[in-house]
Amino acid sequence: MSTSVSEVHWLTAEQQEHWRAFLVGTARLNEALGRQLERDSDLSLSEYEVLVRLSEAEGRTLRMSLLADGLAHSRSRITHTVRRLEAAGLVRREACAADGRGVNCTMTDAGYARLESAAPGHVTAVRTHLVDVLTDDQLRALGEAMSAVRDALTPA
Amino acid sequence: MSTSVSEVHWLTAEQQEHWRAFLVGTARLNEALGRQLERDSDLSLSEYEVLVRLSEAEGRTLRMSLLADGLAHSRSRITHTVRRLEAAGLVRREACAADGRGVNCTMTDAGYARLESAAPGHVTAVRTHLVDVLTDDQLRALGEAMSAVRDALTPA
DNA sequence: GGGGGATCGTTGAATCTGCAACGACCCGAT
DNA sequence: ATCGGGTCGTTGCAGATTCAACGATCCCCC
Repeated sequence: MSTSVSEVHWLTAEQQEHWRAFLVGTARLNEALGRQLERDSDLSLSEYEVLVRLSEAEGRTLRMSLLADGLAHSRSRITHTVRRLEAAGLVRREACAADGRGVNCTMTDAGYARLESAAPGHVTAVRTHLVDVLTDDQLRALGEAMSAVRDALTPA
Repeated sequence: MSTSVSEVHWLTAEQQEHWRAFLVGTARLNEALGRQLERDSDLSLSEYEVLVRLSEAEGRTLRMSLLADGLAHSRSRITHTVRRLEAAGLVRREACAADGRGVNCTMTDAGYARLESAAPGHVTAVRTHLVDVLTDDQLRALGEAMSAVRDALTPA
């Protein structure tokens, strides 16, 4: 693309190259990780992420809004994901005592067991396709760069 | 997660931190870019990406399979995306002369005009949320890391 | 104590994507 | 020639995500 209106700062060739590597790399990575989880554990990536967050929380319980914010997923997406997890018996929902609007999501024992059986394969895939492909410095640089991106996009 | 079966190489705390920054950062970034495109240009990110690749191709034409491979999208996803673009008059499909199985996808003038009007806003968003948030070194490191990930996941 | 704006989570419809199966076609081996 | 495996792109459907709207609740402020 060229421009006749010259106010726009186009990307340099290298910047564009990096940006496209990012797009294609993330697409392939998500595809590979999602496929592995689905195949070996019959879980989607979002379901897995929800289970992980719950497993680390006090009492294996988290408010819906905290799940949504922590994972950067929309509230309705969390509602749908949790509904599926609940239908599978991996999670339970109950009203929040402190806040009448709130809903607490608790991981069941079955949910914990399911996560335990899924985690090794998933972590191995993350290693194979990401961690082991990069040097320690590269992974740290990647993490720091994406932290900056994340923080710059923290909802007002 | 802890482990009783000790064969699994779990991630260190820092590795996990980097990995989660990556997950959340990409989620927020894709969400912000997609929302901007949808709002200002009524295009999805995939539609935009297809138009960009076509705009750079010889005769503004590309085989469906090249679009799919270049963007790391599934073939059926490309079929669906191109069908929508064609319905909007931004793209035209015709049989490939050299290969009876193939389909050539050509960007129309309307498609090029649409891309021209969408590109400034999109590039500005990429700058705002990614490029301007990072130092040149960070962006290069990000690009190189994701290139390695991409190459490691090149389909056999 | 009672608005009024904001937050929380859900819902149903619309949209997007993946999956499995398919027909058409290519090409090398026979 | 043709057979067979492989590639190409599409299709219908199921699954996942977004979107807009909603009721319920909270909390600040008058």
